[in-house]
Amino acid sequence: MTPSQAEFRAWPFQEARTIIAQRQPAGDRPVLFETGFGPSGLPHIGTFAEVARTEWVRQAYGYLTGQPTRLLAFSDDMDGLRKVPLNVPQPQMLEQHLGKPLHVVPDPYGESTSYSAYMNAKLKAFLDAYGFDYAFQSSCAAYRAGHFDEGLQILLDKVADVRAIILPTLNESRRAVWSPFFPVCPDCGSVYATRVTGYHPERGTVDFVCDGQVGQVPGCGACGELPVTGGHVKVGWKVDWALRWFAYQVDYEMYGKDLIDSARLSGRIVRLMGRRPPVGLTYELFLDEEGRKISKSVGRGVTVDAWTRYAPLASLLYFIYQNPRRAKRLHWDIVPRCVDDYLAALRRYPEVPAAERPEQDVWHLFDRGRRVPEYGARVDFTTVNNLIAALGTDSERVLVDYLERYDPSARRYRDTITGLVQKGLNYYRDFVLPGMELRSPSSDERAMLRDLHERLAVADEADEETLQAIPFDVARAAGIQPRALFQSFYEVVFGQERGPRFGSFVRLVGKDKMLEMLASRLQA
RNA sequence: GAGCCCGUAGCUCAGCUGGUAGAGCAGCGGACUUUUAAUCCGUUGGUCGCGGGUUCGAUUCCCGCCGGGCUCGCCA
Repeated sequence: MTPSQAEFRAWPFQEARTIIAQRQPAGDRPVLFETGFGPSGLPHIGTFAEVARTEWVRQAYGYLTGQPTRLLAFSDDMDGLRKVPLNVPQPQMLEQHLGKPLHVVPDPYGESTSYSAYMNAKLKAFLDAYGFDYAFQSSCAAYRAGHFDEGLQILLDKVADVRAIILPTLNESRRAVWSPFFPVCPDCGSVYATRVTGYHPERGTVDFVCDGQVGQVPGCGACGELPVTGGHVKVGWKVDWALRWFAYQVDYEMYGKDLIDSARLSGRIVRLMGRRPPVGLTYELFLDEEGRKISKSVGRGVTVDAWTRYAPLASLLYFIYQNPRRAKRLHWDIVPRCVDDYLAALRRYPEVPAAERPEQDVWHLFDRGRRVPEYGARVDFTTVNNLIAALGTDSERVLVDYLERYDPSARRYRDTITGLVQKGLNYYRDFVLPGMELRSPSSDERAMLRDLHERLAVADEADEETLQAIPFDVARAAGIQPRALFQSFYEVVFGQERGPRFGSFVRLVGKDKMLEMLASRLQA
């Protein structure tokens, strides 16, 4: 490590240095970065953020040490469906599957083989869209493949100690019956209607009875003895976390501040099992407009789908990168500004001396600086959105042309510019256009617009000055202030108070198009 | 009760390892245009929550307090 690398202050480097200090990885196996996902509901920005941020730490770690690393995205699809989320279809159908592991609950969207498969696919689609290099691991598959067998036997051997750690944190009423093990009922498939009635460490099994109830779904009454290994039994939340840390020897995992207590307990359990917990970063949660935690099951806040529909994906990553330890409210207002900040960062990047680039946000976002897009145009997202509103046009081509006249250097970054225009248009079409009311012209206005139409029809469309003079001639002829004419014109034709310069707009869209627009409004 | 975060210009927020504060929007003034602009220039405005400490010097570090918010304490 060079001295300059030791001084990098960007947070992924700070995390990486903590790993070096606390875990002292020898490099004899890939250093493992884990991120956990609960497929009990639709992934939200926090879910994506966790993977993205973990990936950035991993990249920084690899940069500092040159050691092999691995990112494991773990999905707990053995978790049971405890309640039906408010924001997914077919609640009645799901109601019947309460208590079963998510990987056997049907997909309410009818697109995937199971509930969790659908949720997992959403997560993977996002990660793949950005080219994240990760290994996906389903919990169910891990249990069945025996990844956890060694740890499960240890937990069974030390079940009294595990209970001693967890019981004080539980409600008095649950302490007597609580077990770290959740048998999957071989008859009805429920994980939450069962309870353990006896432990047999010497045989590696537990006794169980399926006599509980989840929602309106009762247990089937089955009972018997099951091996704790091989996926017949899962372990409960905090124990499960510890089990993963143990089995995979996780070196690094971040989590939201809501899981601080859980992480502490899981840390005690993994130590009990004989290994050290990973280095962890607790990040602040993303909040909705009202400052409340964003929820998987209720669906508040700006969704990832919405962000990427109305703004570039990279701008979302840019937002996610910022200050993980700081709570951020997520509402639409911040998005355009975030895009502009992102563009500004791209613009600055080439000026930054090579040695200092790892301190730049975009260095982390784009493959350790290897794929940072070039962007040198003045055009920013605010400009684009203002222009869309001003021109009131739905045409991508017209907008791009206009922007390239406004800033000729924009031609060199046409892909980026086009992207901005497309996202801005999505927003315009979805939110501005439907609510826009074109006012019908009054009789006076009708006369002026007709006059405008007539004069324009005979004008030379190649001369912008001539075109620009027309509305003033109309105003003069009608004996009113040009300002009043323009206001009427914009309100009636564009549905807004202000608009583009008349002459240049006609030059751009063409005289015929303008005549057509006027004619159609004259009929209103 | 415990933990985390925040408290900087009217609003939304930046301020990285300490050297008397910045942006965007809003406001005000001006330019340009045949008094329409997505334009450009200029400009007003802050005891950096309060009180201590460290320091030659703190918005920036430490302690305490006040105020606001969230999370956990039901379950995984």
